[in-house]
Amino acid sequence: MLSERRLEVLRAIVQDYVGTEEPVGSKALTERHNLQVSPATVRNDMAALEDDGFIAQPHKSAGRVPTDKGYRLFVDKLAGVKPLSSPERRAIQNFLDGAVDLDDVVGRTVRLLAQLTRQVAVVQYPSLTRSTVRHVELLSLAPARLMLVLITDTGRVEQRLVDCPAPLGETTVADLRARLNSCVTGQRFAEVPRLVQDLPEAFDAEDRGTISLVLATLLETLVEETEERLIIGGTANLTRFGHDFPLTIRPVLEALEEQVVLLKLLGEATESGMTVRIGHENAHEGLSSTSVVSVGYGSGEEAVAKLGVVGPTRMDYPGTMGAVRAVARYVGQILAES
Amino acid sequence: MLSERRLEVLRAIVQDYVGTEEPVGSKALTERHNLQVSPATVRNDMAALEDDGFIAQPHKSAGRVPTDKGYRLFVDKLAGVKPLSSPERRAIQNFLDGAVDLDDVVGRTVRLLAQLTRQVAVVQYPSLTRSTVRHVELLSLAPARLMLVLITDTGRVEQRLVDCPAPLGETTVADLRARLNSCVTGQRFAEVPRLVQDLPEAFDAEDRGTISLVLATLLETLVEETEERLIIGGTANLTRFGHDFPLTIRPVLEALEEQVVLLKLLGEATESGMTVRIGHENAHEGLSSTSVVSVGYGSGEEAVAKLGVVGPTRMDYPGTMGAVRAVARYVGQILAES
DNA sequence: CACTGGCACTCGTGATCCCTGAGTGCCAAC
DNA sequence: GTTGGCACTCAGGGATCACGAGTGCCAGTG
Repeated sequence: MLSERRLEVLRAIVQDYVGTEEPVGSKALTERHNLQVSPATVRNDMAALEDDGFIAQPHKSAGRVPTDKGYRLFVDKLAGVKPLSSPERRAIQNFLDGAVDLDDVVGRTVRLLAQLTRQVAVVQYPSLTRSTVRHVELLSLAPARLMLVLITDTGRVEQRLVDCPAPLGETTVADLRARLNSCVTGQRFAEVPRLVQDLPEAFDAEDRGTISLVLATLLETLVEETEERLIIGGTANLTRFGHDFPLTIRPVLEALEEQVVLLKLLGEATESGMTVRIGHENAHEGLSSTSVVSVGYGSGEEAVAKLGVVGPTRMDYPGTMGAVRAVARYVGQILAES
Repeated sequence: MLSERRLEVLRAIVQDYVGTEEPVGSKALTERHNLQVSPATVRNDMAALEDDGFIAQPHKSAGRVPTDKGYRLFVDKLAGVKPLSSPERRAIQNFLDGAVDLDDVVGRTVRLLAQLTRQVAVVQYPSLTRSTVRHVELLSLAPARLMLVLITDTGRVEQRLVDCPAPLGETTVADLRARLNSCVTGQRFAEVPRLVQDLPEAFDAEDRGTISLVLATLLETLVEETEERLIIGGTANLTRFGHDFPLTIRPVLEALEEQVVLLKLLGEATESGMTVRIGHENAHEGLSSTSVVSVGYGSGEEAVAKLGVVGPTRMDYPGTMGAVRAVARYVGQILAES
């Protein structure tokens, strides 16, 4: 078991390294943090921490650097989440309040997050999985051509054209529209398949084929739109990485272009609360020297999507976590209001 | 006036430099291209080219490098557009044919372009300015609440909610829908304001206020959607730039994040034909060491939007131009079909 | 007059060497 | 368990040097 002071030493190492970007030695530690012991003692502690794999030295005869495992311990046990200052909070709110529609909210969020953390920000569009149906509209564009419009509680609108095998009468369309709305409005997407299952039976046999097609299209829309979109921003912040650019930055940029990778990254985050994935904990190897801080956000109780930032493992975890959490909260508020 | 051979020398310098990324000297030139003259002669030509500002030497006692002005001359007078090989063409077509909707077309295009040119690709969504109206739909969600749906010939769908000051009867809505469609279907967006101007007069005085509101919303939608969106891809290719990373790459990444800058960049491109902006010809200073190759694309005769790539001034212009042109053509075809 | 070969000069690049200093590990003493 | 002392290790930063690609100029040739 690690003694109290050793943990303190680890914390000091992480803080210094994050600040200076340079390996930190025993002497500097005792000076900058007022540990009440001599450098020699700290050296002993460091040797122990190194044995346990929390820190490492890049070269023999250099200072120590935290390992992924060290950061892990730091995040789990040693660091809290640093709340934002109230001017910062106000700035966030003002900035987000200016948004005019969903696209704008997401766009502003990603810029805000990138600016606040000075890292790469990733924001997932509110997913439809947990959303509810606000309204379904059905209308005839031509005798055998229907348009299906789906409006969600997050303000998203999706539409599909349906080419019918046989034309439906206006009254049938109106009837279907009414029945559809009465059974799915306000319901979760996940519930919809079950709810509409028996609908065709209420209609004449001749229309059932067409109606089934309409319903199939609706379900398809729900599924397709569950494929989540996301946007990223602040890639210019990657240039603040290290000095050994090309090799560090390239795989990260490549990973960021793969939406699939990013979605998986955010998807791995636990349901509630903030998730921090450090270095090699990220499945994707291009991101093995980066950390991902992510959290769910949503308009109500439950998260409808995730957002987060990607940065070097050597990042200011408390500050980053604070910013991510705060932004997620405000976005949730905005979504709830609109 | 530059003699024939001097132009030939400039062409050789550009080609070699693009290939090797290293300043090119007189001896290497005579060897690799079979100019039928001695190095000394080439040196004289180079001195002349340098006097005229087409090439420069990074340091005294180093080879020559083309200047922006040199690339300009190369592009204008010395280089053609290199057509793609037919396997490449087939690959493009196959890849784009797989697209399922507009978002997918644009997404695939940007990936394709990035991969083909190994540079950063920028694709603008088809703008509505030159688009035509395919259909307008109007429907009552609630007594005093209408939904307006606009479908464009590029496959984009936009919708707006309209909260009416006074409810409209169903027949009035149907009538308005019919009149609207008969006067705007197939028309250019730009024409719409003029065409709908007199519509309210056909209705009862009591409904005119509401109808004007509906029309105003329609016009607003047209205007708003004229604000063009775009997406970029292939930023990882920036890492192939130079060896002096941070300073080169950072301003470019920053510029790429500013949609406004990019839109202006593409917007500057001339109406028809391909535009190449080299180095300092780009207004934005972050892009002063990059070149932008852009071209319009569209479903019909006229361009509805632009696409292009951003890369180092030291790029393979003929190849890049060929790829950009080819992709634009195929995207145009796809849009026309759908 | 255009081209060529020769030649002296420039200067960036990379290799080698050395020194300095921060940092370590170990040990004996408190 | 903590501390001071000490020998050892190396990465990084100059300084020096030789190399060689490349240039400009000039005198000679067709």
